Amino acid sequence: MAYNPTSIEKKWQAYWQANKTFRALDPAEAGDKPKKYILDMFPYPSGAGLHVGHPEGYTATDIVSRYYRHQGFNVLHTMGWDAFGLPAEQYAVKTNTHPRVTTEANIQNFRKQIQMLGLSYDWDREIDTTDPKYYRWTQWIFLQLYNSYFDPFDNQAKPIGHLVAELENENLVVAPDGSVHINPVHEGMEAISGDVNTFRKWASFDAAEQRGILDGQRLAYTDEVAVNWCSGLGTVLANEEVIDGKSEVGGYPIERRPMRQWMLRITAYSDRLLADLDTLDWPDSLKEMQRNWIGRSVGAEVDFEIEGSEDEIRVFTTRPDTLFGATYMVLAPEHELVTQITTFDQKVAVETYRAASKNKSERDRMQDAKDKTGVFTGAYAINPVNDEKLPIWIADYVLMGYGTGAIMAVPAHDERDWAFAQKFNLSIKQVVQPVQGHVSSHTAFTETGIAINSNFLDGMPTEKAKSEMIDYLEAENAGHKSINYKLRDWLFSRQRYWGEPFPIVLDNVGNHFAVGEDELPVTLPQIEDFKPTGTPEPPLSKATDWLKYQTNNSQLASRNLTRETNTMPQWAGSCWYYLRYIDPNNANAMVDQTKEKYWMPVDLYVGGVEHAVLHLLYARFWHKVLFDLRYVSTIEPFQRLVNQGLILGETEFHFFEIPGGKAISATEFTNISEEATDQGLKLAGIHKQTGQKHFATRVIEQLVEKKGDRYVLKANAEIAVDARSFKMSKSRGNVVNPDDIVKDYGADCFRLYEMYMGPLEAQKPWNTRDIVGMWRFLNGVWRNIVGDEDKTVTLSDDPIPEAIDRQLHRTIKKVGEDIESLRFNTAIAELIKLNNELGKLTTIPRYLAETFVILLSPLAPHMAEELWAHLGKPPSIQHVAWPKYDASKLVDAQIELPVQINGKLRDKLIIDADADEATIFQQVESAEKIKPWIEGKTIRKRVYVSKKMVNYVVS
RNA sequence: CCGGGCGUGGCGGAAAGGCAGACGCUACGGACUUAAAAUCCGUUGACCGCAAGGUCGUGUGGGUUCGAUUCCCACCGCCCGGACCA
Repeated sequence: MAYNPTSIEKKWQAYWQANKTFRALDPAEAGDKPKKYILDMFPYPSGAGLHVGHPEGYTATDIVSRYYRHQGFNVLHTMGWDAFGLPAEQYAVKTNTHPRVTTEANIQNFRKQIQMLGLSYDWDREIDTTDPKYYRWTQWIFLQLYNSYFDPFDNQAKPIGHLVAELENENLVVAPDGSVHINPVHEGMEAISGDVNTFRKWASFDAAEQRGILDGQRLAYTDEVAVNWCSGLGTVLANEEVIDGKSEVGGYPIERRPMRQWMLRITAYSDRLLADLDTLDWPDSLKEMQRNWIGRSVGAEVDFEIEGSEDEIRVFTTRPDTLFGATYMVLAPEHELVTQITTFDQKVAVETYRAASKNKSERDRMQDAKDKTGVFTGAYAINPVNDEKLPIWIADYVLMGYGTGAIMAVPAHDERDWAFAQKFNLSIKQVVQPVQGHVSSHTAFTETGIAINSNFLDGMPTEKAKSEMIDYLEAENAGHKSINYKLRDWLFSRQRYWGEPFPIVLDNVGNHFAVGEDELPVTLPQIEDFKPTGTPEPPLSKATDWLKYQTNNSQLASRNLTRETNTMPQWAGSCWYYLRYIDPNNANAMVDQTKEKYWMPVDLYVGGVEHAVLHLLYARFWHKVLFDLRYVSTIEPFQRLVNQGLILGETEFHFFEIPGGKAISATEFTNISEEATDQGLKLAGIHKQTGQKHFATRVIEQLVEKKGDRYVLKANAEIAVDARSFKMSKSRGNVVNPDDIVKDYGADCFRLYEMYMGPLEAQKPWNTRDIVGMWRFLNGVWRNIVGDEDKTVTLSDDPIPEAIDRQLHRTIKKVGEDIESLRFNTAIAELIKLNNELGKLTTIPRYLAETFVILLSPLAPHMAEELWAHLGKPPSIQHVAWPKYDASKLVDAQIELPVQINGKLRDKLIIDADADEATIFQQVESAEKIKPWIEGKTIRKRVYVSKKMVNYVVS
């Protein structure tokens, strides 16, 4: 009987489904079973269906999940659909189908494809972010954000009612701009700078003002902000969704414009998001990306008086120690003070420059980064440390969005300031000296060193000078220590149809109110015309009936209220889905607290690196808010995280003409000629080493010429070949469809191949040719345990022969360790080796076969089930205990010991594994092959590394 | 320009300071077959040699060590991310 994956896989997939083999037990049923929560990044179900990249991560977690089930763990392993968002809606617009319809169809298709792979999900826990039963709780979490503020005393979120209490108790006071501060006179609190007398007490505000102040403190708030408006998509986008001044989706241009938007106060969590990274078992590169994104920098804010004006310019600097070296000031063109301070003479120039930079796209600004532009305002600022007059310029190299939108320029110690000063002939004053050597006269010295020309700082190293300067500024009331972040608050509203509606209603003067939790979900209305309006007015404004808010809520009923028409961004649903898997059908809570405590945190989270700063930062933020509000029990959601590497398309051979061709590699091809193929005319080359023929997929036109109706390689054209792999893409035509592979070789073979390609984290090219290796392996396993027409296998109850028994135990150890550390390629290699040994036996001891099948089970589960049944075992193998290895059997009684002379291998001796050093040296020195190397020489040193090797140093 | 990672046969890759190239693919030789495909067995880093054996070899140059693909320094190349962030 030959191995037939198609029928086997169908049979066992049906069995698993019917018997709910992979059902995760709720804590009440689980008893004292330990848990593992193994999570995949759930897919966005696109119309294109699964590509080979999806199953890579899914297979990895599937193997781990199955392994832990064998180890006796209660495993939570689930799948769901992140189905709201821009691409679904764009596709719907393009095909003129309602997104509900296309999304349903895509989910069906994804589910079918994923189930075909036989992954061990608990399908009873499947979730869909567009299901009202799910997004009801997304809205509920939004309400928690809306009804909370960030308490500066405890550095955590609290219900907004607590804020009112703090204000009433005057622990907090309100600044003129409506911002809330710790009361400087509050006992035990450090005084903050600024004029204490400008702070006002809560009681001095009227009701409308109080409302405004509270709204300004919510974790979800509205603000008039300069947003990334994308007219191509008809929506605003988060900074994270804009790449090089274009939309990440679609690549449409972005324009900055002020709009009223919902924001989430993620910046309040900057420090905690940064600090808690240290507690996580994540790749360093990914942590670093998050650190860079949060972009914490420590420095000072300094206030500069403006000559002849009441106003001051506040700047942020990381180098307060260089304040004596400031020679001019720069404001961002959009800075609010520009109009007021510009002198009459400079007015035209300044306005012209402002208009020009406003029209410049972000992209243009970036491209002009090296070439500094700017205009003098005619005004002067006063350096607070030495009363020097500093000319105030405007320039677009200063960004309104970072720091205070204004800088003090220290050209001697900042490269941008240096370039600007050079161009506009501004003075340069050195105030830091390197500890050793001298400063170059044609570049800025940006390192730390020793302060000079800096009055009271002279002679101090940079770090000391910084803190001295901050002390001085604070004493003089001219500045203070300050920490700045690149991270901005999260722009949370979109002018789209296909997203979660906000559980918010508005009155006619723009006040917003939360709907009651009992009114959730606020369902998305079924409207025919869901297309973007092309204006900032969201499509939901066209749902006239839905728009009118009717309620029994007595507080809101009397007003004339309409629903918020913005929707939430794509990321909302994925911020908390890992919590819903724990308790997917709970109609009374987001998640039951007992279940949450049992399953959290996620033990292993696998997904693509593309979510390094978006999803993973947002989800951590929401989780921390939920933690502060006591809804979840862990400070972080994802304890261990692994990024699977991209699978690239098959290697392409590019042919180049040698003269002028840049991407030339050593020419390994001969007999290059032009040939007709099924796809058309192509260049073909014979590989010198392998003799294989390769076809070029890209050919420079100059290499071929037309002769009659044929193309021929030009006479004497010299050719070089560059072999490279590219990202799979439709346009390149190198996308591999998993369905075809599964149809030809089966799911087991497909998953083995993907896992065998190389390390999970590594980027690696697809190579269809290599699949046959795994096919041969699986057939070999089948032949060695079941047999086929050429080989009859007998099972016996004999003990396992010693040599193969030792190998079996080594394999048990290696496969287990490799799966735990996600090194599936070497785990498979180990099983291949053991199978190759099995092939030499015609009588297989039953225990050997059984153990082998269990080891194979996480990696090739369908075949393992079938073999398990063949061995006369009842189904299913999935929860059968993982074998234990016997440590005493890991090492052979006799081992082969390499012998080196001066670090070079000269012989290998068979020794007793437990022989002592002296015996071994004696053996070495009497070995025939070693004698010639040591005779007549002095042995300077003998090294024996236990059971590993011997090295003699002779001369 | 800054940050992170990587560099090993014809290819994918093994080797957590200790036998470089596990395992798989390819290629070559053989078996089976009328033949091909499939399958099975053997060989397969380069060079010298009939062989025994020897020499070289993990991007380049240096260092630490009895011993370096592995650790350190500099350089070259590739990949990923960020980038006028004061």
